[in-house]
Amino acid sequence: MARAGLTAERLTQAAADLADEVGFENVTVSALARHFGVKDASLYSHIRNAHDLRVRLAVLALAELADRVAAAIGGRSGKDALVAFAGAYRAYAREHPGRYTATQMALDPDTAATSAAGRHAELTRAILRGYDLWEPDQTDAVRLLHSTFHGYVSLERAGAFHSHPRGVEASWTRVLDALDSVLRAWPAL
Amino acid sequence: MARAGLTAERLTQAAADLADEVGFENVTVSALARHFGVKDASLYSHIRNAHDLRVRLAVLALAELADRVAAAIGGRSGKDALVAFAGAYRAYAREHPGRYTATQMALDPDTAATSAAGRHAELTRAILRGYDLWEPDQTDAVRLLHSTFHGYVSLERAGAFHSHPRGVEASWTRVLDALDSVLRAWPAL
DNA sequence: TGATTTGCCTAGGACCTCTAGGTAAGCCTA
DNA sequence: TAGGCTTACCTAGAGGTCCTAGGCAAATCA
Repeated sequence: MARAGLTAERLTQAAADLADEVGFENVTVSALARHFGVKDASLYSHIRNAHDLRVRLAVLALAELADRVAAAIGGRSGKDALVAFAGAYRAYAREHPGRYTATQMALDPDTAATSAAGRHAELTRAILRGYDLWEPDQTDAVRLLHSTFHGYVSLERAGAFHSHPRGVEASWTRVLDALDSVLRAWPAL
Repeated sequence: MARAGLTAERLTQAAADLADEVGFENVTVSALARHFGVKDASLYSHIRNAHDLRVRLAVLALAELADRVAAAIGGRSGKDALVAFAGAYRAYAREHPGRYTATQMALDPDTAATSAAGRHAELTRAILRGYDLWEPDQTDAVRLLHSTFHGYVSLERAGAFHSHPRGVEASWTRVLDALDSVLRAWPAL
């Protein structure tokens, strides 16, 4: 019998692809084992349990998302950076629905600290360099931006915007305009 | 043998309470059957399957949430209405974590249309009566508000704001100030 | 009171999770 | 290259969830 050459990394990668195909909630140890042509029990020497697998997937997705966003921001600042960030964030969610769902997993504080979850706040903060904001306003603004991006993408995916004919794309542009406006006006709030 | 007197409504109610106790993802047909002291097979004369149960739970939660929000808005308008809406929304999510998670379920368009999902957009629109907004700006603003509320609550629950000492409550107040400001400035955007 | 409906039952198959313990492939050293 | 070690994958099996088919008895109605 030839070995399949499994490692935790390969399993996590395959789990991520599987999540995008069949949905995050359908990422099971059995399905993953089938994909590699091995018995499900074989996976338990690489991952602790099903939850562990999903956490690894979440950490992978968070890192990928942070990379994409970082690349999109590049040297931009101000509204350019805002639009680039938001676009990259939303594009990732669209291209990788399963991975994006994974990023919403509640991670225990330890894992969250180690993972790229912290980089997101940092990257969001980078947007604000183009605006005249200082603590604690910066943190409040970061939370507003993060909330709005996540909320919009999340509701869009849930189909919450289908009830109205107004284009989702057009609203998105206007929402970014609004956010830019509020960031510029923030000092005077 | 005395009968348990099950109905789809009682099952849905109990499922909602169960969701708040043990988390939405742990609402299973078996657990619900155990709660009523019956066999799990007995539930299938009242609900079609596990997914159907969760959909009913989602519809229940959406209706409850809409009621709470509607009551909170009352006769208010403008920023008063905004703050009341947001407060009621967030309070519901805190008091009923399982139910709130259920509201995030992807419902098929048919169910969504029948359920209270549509009332939310309506209620959000009611906030805007105090601001000088007309279509299509109204729809864009509704989407911004809904996204931000949902995103904030969702990230707060996921612990995404724990990494920074700035109080979640203080940021929330500022975020509402920012939204009020952007709604007032919208016509000039 | 007998007939019908309906609520809950048993039985059982399919799938997923996870543990314990075994075998053999691949690597290291002598 | 033969021995031994590590480790990748195995079988077996227990326990849980989902769901269907078919049966019996309680409640309801004629």
